[in-house]
Amino acid sequence: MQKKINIKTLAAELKLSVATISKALRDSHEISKETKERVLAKATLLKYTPNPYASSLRRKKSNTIAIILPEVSDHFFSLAIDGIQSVAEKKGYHVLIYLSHEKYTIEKALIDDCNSGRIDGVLISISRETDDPAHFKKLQEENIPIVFFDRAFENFKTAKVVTNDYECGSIAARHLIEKGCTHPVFLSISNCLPICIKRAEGFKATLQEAGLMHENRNSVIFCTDSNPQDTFNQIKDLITGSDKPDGVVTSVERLAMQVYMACHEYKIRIPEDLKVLAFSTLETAPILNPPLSTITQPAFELGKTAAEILFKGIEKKNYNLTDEFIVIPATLFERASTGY
Amino acid sequence: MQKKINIKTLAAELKLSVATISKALRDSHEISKETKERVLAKATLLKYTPNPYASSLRRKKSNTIAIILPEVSDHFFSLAIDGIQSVAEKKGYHVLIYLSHEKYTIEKALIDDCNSGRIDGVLISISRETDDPAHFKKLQEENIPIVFFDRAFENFKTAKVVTNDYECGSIAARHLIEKGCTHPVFLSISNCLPICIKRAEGFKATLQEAGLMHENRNSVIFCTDSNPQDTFNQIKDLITGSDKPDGVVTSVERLAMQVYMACHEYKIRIPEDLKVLAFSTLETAPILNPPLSTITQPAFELGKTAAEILFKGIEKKNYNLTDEFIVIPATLFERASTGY
DNA sequence: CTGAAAGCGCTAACAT
DNA sequence: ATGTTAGCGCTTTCAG
Repeated sequence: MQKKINIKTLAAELKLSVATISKALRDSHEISKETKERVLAKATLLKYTPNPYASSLRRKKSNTIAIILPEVSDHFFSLAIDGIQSVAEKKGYHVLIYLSHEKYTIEKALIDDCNSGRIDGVLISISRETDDPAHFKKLQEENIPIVFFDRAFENFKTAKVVTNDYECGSIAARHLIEKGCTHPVFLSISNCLPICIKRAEGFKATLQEAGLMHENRNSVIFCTDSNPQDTFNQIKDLITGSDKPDGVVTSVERLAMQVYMACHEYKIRIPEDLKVLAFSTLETAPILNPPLSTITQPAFELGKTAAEILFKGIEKKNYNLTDEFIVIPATLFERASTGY
Repeated sequence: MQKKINIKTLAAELKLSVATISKALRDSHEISKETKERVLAKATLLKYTPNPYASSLRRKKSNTIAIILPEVSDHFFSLAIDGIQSVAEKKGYHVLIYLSHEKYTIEKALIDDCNSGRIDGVLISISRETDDPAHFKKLQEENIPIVFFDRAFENFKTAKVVTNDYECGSIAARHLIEKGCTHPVFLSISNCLPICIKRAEGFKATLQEAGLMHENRNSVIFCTDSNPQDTFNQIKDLITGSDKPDGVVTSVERLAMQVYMACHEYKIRIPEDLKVLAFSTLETAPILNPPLSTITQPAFELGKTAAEILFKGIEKKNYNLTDEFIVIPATLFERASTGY
């Protein structure tokens, strides 16, 4: 390996001091135009690349942010990554990606690791198990800005970019009721995840108003198994059971696919026997059999906005992230699965 | 901000030298068991977190790898990320993610940036525009291991983890022919991307054998517009044109969706009027209207394997990545879109 | 406008 | 088994 060229080499070559080189490269006002040009020319000539870690060590700033996601295969999160990247890229920041796999313990370990100075800020959608903000607190105490997007932790003060979950739950219920459902249910993936709780609450409230809350029937079903097969069986039992619903709203994309699979397998007709509505950003929704009605979140936008706010928190010192609470509404797309 | 505690603080507290602390933390054999325990205890007590950049600077090793992807919204890439993460996580490595957006210039800039010492290795699926390996060469000259997965650059010597593309192209053609197609076409997204070229070649060769290559008809169509609407129009013109095919194979997921959309819009029946087969890892394939036949790549596996090889290259010095050329076969799933 | 020097936090020779 | 010391490459006072 040939010797890596660094500031010192540049200095020697140009007969200048390292300080001058450093300043010139950072375009400091205290360096003359000519020297700057000389330095830059030599730097490109020698293909000089600054060592980011030396710089980070000295400046206590890494130009790196972390994204922590429950998973990456839900299309929502892919789009969010895209949105985040689009702004990180513009700011010249690097993006580390971590997956919690919906596990609180993993999420906690990841967040704790963010305390090392490796990153300047964190964007996170919390796991469905997370019911304790202690790890977030620790981060904040180290002055590392943190922004929640979509899945925010309720009782923790920091910037949040979310959708109108309660309202969407209500919209979902109203839509199904309008389409003739008398016993719709909401399929939740967690009993502590705010997005699920709020959507479920909006859903229930609207059912209540419509007089469709029944004594001995649950209108919210928890699909919390981590094994997909178990969840599939649960869904199968639900839609073929004696007290089967005539409509379902799935809180996440994955559940919608499982409902479709189960319906196909057990010859349950959508929308005739069962109306299906999903919180989902699935691009294939319009070409499913039948086309799937969705409540679609602006995932890219959510990620982008969250990132923009995070950078405000990183760049302006003493900027108060607590003030930011952004709601970007989702949109209902009516398709055949709820009967047009 | 309270003073960040570091090795020096620990040393002072324990009345030991910084060297001893450092060695103890790295579990060196030259430190006694008791001191190690004392150090570890104090470290957890004071919530000491080592500064990764100081360590990286000194050791010239970042414990970080980069993934460079053309995009993140194709399900294939999400799954690949998942596979890569699963091994990075186990190895205690961090993963930086970058998107080339299918642009050669962006990819080049990203790769050049990897020369800074920020990362220990690169996993990449190349953009559809990439037809020059100069940037890869530069990386390799700096001794940064690079592993291609799925989309590899043909004439560049390094480890590659790919699928049996030529064969799959052939399988695709044979499948359509068996199902009665006499004029199937292959929809490519690039005229230089090896996966496209090989799949197209396998496709054409099999058509040739079957005597289905026609003089003045193209069996390979290039959909290289970056604007989705343009691509959509191109597809629409193709399948409604005078010389319309009776079967299509799409080289990527996105094109399959557009074909479906176009068919729905123009009342072209799948599979009666047009048989559709897609290279795709779409989870919704079985529930599309009609269920989509796919050639499905083991995306997670591909990512995982590529990462494992990369770590061999990173960990064992002088390990020759050139030797690794792994082919993981894809699988044909016959569904209704090609007529069962 | 330029330079000398200290030091970010950690590691690895090289002592002891 | 523990300690001393010299950097890794860069930035930032502070002096000139």
